Amino acid sequence: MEFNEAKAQFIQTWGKLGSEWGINRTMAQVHAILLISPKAMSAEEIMNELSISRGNANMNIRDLINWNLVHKELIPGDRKEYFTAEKDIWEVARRIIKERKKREMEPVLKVINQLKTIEGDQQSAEIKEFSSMINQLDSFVGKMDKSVNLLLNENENKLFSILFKLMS
Amino acid sequence: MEFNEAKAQFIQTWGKLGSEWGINRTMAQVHAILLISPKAMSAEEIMNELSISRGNANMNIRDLINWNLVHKELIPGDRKEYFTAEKDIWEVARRIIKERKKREMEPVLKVINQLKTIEGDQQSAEIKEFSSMINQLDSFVGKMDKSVNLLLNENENKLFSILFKLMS
DNA sequence: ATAAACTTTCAATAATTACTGAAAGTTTAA
DNA sequence: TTAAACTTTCAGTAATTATTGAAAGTTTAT
Repeated sequence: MEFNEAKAQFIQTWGKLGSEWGINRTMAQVHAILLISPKAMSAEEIMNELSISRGNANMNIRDLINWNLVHKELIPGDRKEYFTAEKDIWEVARRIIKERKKREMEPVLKVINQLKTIEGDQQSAEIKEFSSMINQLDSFVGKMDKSVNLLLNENENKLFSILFKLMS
Repeated sequence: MEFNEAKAQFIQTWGKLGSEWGINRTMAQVHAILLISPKAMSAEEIMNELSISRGNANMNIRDLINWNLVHKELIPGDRKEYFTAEKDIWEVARRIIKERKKREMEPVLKVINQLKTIEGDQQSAEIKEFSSMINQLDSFVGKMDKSVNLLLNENENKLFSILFKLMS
């Protein structure tokens, strides 16, 4: 396969994967081109590469920076801003997990905790079923939370080394 | 908190979480009410509970069945179809992971494999960077794939037991 | 100060995704 | 068979989400 075709397909695939996971397709595509770019890129270059507007490029780059996947790079003597992506794929995964945990898991944990005590006839089938599900979720999300903390903790690579041993 | 308020909040939260992960909000809400329902529910009951149309209820129930999270239950002497959700939350998680792996991970693996060999000057910075990223991804996705297989394999609960030991 | 070079914002618009409801399809009972 | 009871489909519409592009904002050099 030719390089340009491969590149287009990579950007396409990364964008599709992103959108399947609730991430703006264009943001994922911007991430893709930065992941494979050997040098920092300007907003201009990104716009041209993906045929998107300046505003769109700007917002998606900002989002990627907020996700801590991309950072600004200033080239001395140049007024433009350049951008580069974190290239270590395990680090990329770690940062995405960290961000999603913060944005999504923590709010859910809070709600589940609120829902653990409800008023009413504790013998009614509805309340029994509800409480049982909430308790299961509480335990499940709590365990997930601990696993993810382990995974995210820089000093703690026990989990990884154990996983790797498991994986032949 | 009163039961009805708690229930509404649970449905709301589950729906929001779903939509953040690229799953139709209504499908997640239908799932939520089935998760906490002590008895199988008809399409009629689901429509009323969520104030959605018959068509919408039907399609989202069908999707949940395709995800293997819900199944039909026939009550003898009744022509209506009733639906129940899998109630074991670890089993729910396992089925979601299995389905997403099949739908999303496998196609990505296929593309990555295609992109491993590209034509052109292998010394150019662009091609070197591209190949390096593809190789990283290949290794990463491969390991993920193995981990997920381990997790999904009914007979193989080694991973879980090890994780649990790690999680105090 | 001024203006050139650049970035950010956001109202208007486009594109995508989800929903409705009525018609068509199917199953069951008599 | 017929028709009642139910389920499915899908064209039209609504709601949501993403994008554009021009104006406003900012920074830097002189």
